[in-house]
Amino acid sequence: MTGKSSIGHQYYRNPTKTYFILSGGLMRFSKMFIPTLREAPADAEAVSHILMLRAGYVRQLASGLYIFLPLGWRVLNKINAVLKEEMEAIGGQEISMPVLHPAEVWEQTGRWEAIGEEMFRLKDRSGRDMCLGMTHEEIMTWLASREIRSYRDLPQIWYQIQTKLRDEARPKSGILRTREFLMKDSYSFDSTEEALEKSYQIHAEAYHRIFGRCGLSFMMVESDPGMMGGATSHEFMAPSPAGEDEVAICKACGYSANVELAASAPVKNQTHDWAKEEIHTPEKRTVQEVSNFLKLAPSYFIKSILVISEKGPVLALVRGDQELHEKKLSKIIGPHRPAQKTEVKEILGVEAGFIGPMGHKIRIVADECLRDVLYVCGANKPHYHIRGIMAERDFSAEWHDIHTAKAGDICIGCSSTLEVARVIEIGNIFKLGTKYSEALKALFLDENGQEKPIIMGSYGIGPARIAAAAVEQNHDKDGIIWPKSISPFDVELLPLNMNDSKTVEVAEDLYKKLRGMGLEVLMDDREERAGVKFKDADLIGIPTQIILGEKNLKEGLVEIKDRRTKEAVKVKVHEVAEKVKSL
RNA sequence: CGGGGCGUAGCGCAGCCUGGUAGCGCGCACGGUUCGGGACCGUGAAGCCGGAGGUUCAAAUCCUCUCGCCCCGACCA
Repeated sequence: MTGKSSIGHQYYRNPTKTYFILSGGLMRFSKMFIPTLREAPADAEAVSHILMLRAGYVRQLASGLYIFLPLGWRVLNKINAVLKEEMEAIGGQEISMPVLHPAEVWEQTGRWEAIGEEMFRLKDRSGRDMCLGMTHEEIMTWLASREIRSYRDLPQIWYQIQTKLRDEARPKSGILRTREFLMKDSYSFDSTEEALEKSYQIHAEAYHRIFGRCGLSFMMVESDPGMMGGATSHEFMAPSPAGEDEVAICKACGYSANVELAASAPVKNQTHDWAKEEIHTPEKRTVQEVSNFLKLAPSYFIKSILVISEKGPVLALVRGDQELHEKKLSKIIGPHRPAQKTEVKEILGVEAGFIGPMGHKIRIVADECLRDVLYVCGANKPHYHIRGIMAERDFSAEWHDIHTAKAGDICIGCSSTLEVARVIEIGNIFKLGTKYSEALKALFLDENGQEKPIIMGSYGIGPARIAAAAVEQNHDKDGIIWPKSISPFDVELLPLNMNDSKTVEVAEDLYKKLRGMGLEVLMDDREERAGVKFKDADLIGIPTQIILGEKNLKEGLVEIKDRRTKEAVKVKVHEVAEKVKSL
């Protein structure tokens, strides 16, 4: 902080050693900028958002843009320190890349075109197209293309902790989804598939250690590689109601996947020996309406949904109790949109609500589960449904998994019941393969003198999301309860009465002593009433509080209180250091 | 981008329907009394009522446009 101290010099010479700057600087509450709020700002909804605002960790500048105040920044630096340690442990080398990128590099991989409004674009003074980096595959690969020449140069793992910019369609939930955010992104460069597999594995293991050390409850799940390209990818998910994703989990066999691609089978229907017959169903259009009318569970119905793809109309069929999964369908028929009511009438000759799969000339894609037993579906004429429809006899289709996995479905691996949980995505790992290296000509010569594209992986972690997830998973009605590893301070000292000379004397003494032990101590030396100090301490959430009260001090005692359990033990003043060390 | 909601003092809100001197709680400043779970009394500072235009003798209030923020959805490399 003060440039003249040796700590300051260390910081400027070696920015990665954040530890030194963290342990220096101000630790007195009266001097620190910790603007706590008694009431939550009205536009905060997520628990982590409310608490981080109230406890003085962050402030919002504009939609999706946040300022990290001293406490918030300390937390991020704690998280970053863990990230760096674990990345270095697997051979990652930290570098720093520009946020401002020339368009050409992105044009070469096709993403300049492929990515839409989510990329911030601008021109420099000479009219050259530029963009703000939303990720760094292109630039990392560009670097590799110029510098890597031989298999002897591989493998490499390069990483950075850098600002990313994305013009999000909808920033939300405080620091969970922002337009500018810090990201640890690493990239592996290998000469063989086996080597990539190893890079991928050590990243997965490092990620487990990172999230574990940060005190999170989390899981690794299969994910959809999406437009990153490549075949394999996993996401690291922290369960929380504030999350935006859902994962399907099988507790029996361990299967877990984002619902975007999770496979599941519905609970089987009972067999009925229905004869095929038309049933009058006046004004009953939706599955729910017909189900109520016929007193038959929705799972015995076929839901027919007409969509318009680039190659014409497609009829998608799912079971009545299922939801069509747009992404799964997209993989089969490409981009598509729902048909309008008039289109349904034109193409199928019947109004929506009474559609059945029989007798149409258009492409039909059906969920696999519809192959069993008999079903009820629309009769292709107004106000009638048909009972006793059988797949392949009465209609044919392309069979695929196109439904959304839901809680209660059957695990296709082990037949147990699946659960679905809401989660925050805190990290992801992708096997990119050669998509970027081919596009940017990042080639190397192998042992045989053959020119080959470098095989890549990319791996991301959002430090702010770790912080938010930690708050979501660790709080109570009074405030945050930080995991020790990422708390802005190790201990908070609470000298309750700053007008009592004994209290101040002991507090100053303990403050020096604990700091001397290498602990980061926040001392609430404000001339505030005890109640205010207690409330703020609980809000801010430092895991250990040391309470110095006048009465206890007369007997030579102070209290050491656990923020999580609220349990306090009285300890002799001279035993405090020992006791705190053992926590 | 579609749907919904909200912009009034630093924060939380009332006032708007039915136009007529801008209010309450907390916070903040000063003085006093208090002092182990967000104290009490007194005094005080603080507002382009998001912005622009219009209607009117008169607009926080009515009308039009616009900007911003939040929530749901779509999107999410």
